[in-house]
Amino acid sequence: MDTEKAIDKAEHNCLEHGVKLTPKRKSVLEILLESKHPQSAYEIADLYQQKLAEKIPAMSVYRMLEFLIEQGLVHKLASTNKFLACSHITCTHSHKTPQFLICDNCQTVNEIGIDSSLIAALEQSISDNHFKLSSPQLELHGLCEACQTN
Amino acid sequence: MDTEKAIDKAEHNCLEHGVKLTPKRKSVLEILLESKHPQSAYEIADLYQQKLAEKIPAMSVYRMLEFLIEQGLVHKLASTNKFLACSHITCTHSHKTPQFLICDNCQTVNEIGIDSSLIAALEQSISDNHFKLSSPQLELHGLCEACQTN
DNA sequence: ACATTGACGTTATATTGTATCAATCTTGTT
DNA sequence: AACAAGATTGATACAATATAACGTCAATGT
Ligand SMILES: [Zn+2]
Ligand SMILES: [Zn+2]
Ligand SMILES: [Zn+2]
Ligand SMILES: [Zn+2]
Repeated sequence: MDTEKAIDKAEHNCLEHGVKLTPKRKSVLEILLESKHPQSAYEIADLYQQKLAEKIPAMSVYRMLEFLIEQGLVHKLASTNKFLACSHITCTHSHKTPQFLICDNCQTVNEIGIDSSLIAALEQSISDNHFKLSSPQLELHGLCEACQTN
Repeated sequence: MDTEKAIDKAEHNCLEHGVKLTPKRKSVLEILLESKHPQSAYEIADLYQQKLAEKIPAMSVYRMLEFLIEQGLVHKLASTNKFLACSHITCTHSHKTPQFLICDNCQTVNEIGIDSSLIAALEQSISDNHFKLSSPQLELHGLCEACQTN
């Protein structure tokens, strides 16, 4: 993933939506874009301090994450309480409901687009239960290709 | 759900597996069986104290929950950090991978069995990504039937 | 009887997240 | 420039969730 390109896209996106990608927000996004794995809010605060030689309160990190999540630039993994940059920032296609394959061995996450017909079937099955889905973010745990062979 | 029946089944199940459903573990399970909503570990500790007029350390609650989860009697909702009794303790059929419909308004949870062909398709789509699923517990958030009408 | 194991208590600590109020920076308007 | 209004961030405190480390006791099997 090209960090610079993603940042450009993010800035453009924020401009369109009339919100501001401040320097600190941008730094937090950069940190996540450059991270191989999802990071906790406090880990992000540490990385921020390492990268910018400037302390940042955890509270602020949470607020910036909240902003980035609202803009669809970052996702939160509820099952691990960690955050990661959206893999599709630079894509042109509209962002579907995200599905994550989380490797429990090496922590890498693959944000995939599950077949939309499959999601539709899933939603159908759910509406058969008279339930109204808000946003079906799926977090699936297992082993990635590399970790299966070991 | 018939609590007594579920407890009987749980005891039988533990006997079969050569593990012990101690009185405290049983009480924790009872508390969850009688709860309308998922409960956090600390909430369970409070309920335990109310019900049995005896304090119990949160640490112990976590250990008992761990045991009950291992035995498939209790599930943990990763997205809310709460615990609930399995809805299928009294069922004879084998327990499939659990899928939860979580109402974000009233907190009730419906543990459904999603169509197995759908799960198979999901697993296929995932293995196409060279990923090996461990246990695809799905937690889906939205509104239950009652809360949709309000 | 003895060693081993499991269950539970106790205490401390780590991790994750929120509430509140103050300070500062932008922005638009006068 | 001066000001008001709002957004952003800092600072502090605290709540909620979870784990680590170590001790006690009872059950179990030899
Ligand atoms: Zn995404
Ligand atoms: Zn892996
Ligand atoms: Zn279940
Ligand atoms: Zn509801």
